[in-house]
Amino acid sequence: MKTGGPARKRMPPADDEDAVKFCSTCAFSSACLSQGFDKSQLSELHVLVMHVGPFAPGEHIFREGDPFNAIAAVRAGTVKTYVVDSHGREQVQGFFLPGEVIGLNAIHAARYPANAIALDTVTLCRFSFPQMSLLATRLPGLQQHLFRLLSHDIGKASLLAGDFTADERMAAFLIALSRRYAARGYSGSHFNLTMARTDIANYLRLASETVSRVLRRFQDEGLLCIERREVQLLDRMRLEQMARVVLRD
Amino acid sequence: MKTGGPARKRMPPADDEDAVKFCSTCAFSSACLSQGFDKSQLSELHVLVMHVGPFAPGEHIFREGDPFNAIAAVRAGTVKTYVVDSHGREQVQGFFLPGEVIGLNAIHAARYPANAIALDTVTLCRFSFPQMSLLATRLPGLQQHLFRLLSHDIGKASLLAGDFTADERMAAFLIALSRRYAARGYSGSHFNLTMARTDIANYLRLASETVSRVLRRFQDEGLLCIERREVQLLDRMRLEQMARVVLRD
DNA sequence: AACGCCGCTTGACCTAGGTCAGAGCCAAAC
DNA sequence: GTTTGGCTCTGACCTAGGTCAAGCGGCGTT
Repeated sequence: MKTGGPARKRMPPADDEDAVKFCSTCAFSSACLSQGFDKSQLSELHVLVMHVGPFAPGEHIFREGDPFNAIAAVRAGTVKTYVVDSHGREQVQGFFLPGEVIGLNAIHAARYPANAIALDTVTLCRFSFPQMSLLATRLPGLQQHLFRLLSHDIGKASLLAGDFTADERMAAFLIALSRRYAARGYSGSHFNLTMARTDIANYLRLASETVSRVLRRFQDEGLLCIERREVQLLDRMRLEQMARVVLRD
Repeated sequence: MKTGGPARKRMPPADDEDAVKFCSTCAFSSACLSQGFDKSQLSELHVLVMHVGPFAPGEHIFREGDPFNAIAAVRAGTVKTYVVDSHGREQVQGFFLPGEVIGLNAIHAARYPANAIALDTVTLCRFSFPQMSLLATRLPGLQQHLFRLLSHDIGKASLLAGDFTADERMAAFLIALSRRYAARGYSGSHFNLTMARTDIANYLRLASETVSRVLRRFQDEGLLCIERREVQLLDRMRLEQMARVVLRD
């Protein structure tokens, strides 16, 4: 465990006008929009949003055990969540890209059950959860959206669960990442890994040496091209094929 | 994959009076009660409940891909949920004891993402989800309860996720089972496994042979006494100790 | 430019647990 | 009772991936 990283810097709180404008690009709201929210409903949502960050790489966003009061949508950057087991080893629980929501698993115990750390420069939209659920009683669409969001994450967790081979896990990881980037309008075939090999290893429950070896072999077999953290998927079909067992689709 | 099992038999639908009385023991309602619901609110909840079953052992409750419209609380018996991977191997996702809620991960896609099967004679309380979430807009306590329930299940899924040894997994499984039985008023130290060894193996991502061997060794070491499916935990302390890494407490 | 650090790679070896095969054993059916 | 059939157990072997140890290289620092 490294100590805290660079000191936390926050942007000056934007005034409400700004918040609404600024946030109109934020994924959570846009998801709500696409759920058929009208403008006035959306602005109700916006008054309880707060922009936080930027967080510098290595800076913690919250820590295990912190009291929970807000969920957050990633606006920019990548967030890693992890816990440290009793042997001092890091178990990575997930990576969150722009548009994805952190903290949903904290509602239950009213405490964050894991640490969240910025992998690069991260900015967030923070939603007060008490206010949000209050608002959800008046906006059934919002309630619905929250239920779906939560339900979705239950299934997502079992991606890691099965007993899959290293190849299957790695392929699934890359394909999932690719799809998530593509869904946000980035290239799905050529992107940068924002996380270290060891992070990937801890996430996939492999040794970092295995991650290296598998990536090497994938490259030798012409499935992809990887240099440092820059990946290019060359044979998407075969990767999808390998990932199918894990992703179930 | 076996074919359907014995034909599905249902109890004649109970009239509303009955339902309220009958269901007052059901875990979901009692959880709501303990959330500070008053009698009249509870009865609102009860009108949208439907008792189903009994399901005979081996009978399916729902199947992967079935359209989702209701969550269900187990009243009696044990339910196993599982999927079948492309190699035809069964991946057990969970076991649900009386008082536990099935189907929460189906909200997202509006379809059940797994099969659910009765391991012994099972009865359920079925809650129409659309009606329930509608009601939740008027009863903030219910909404809160649902959020918590969903949030809880997100974390639960990662019990399997870590890279743990067979011993740790097995110990964690037994301790978790013990706690869940104890929480329902049954003995936490002496209970019956309602599932086969192969089910446990598929759940813990081990081979059934490994499950056998580990249980054998646990018995030899005086940790427990197991005969057929009857377990008695003898050295709870050491089991808890082994399980700690997995259960994180 | 030289240094040092950290993340990454590669090779050699080892072990936890999977796989295969066969045998016991309880329970329901005949 | 005998049979049948599904679980369960046990032993012998094997392999995927972890561990250990040692180089390598890019990058920021001085």
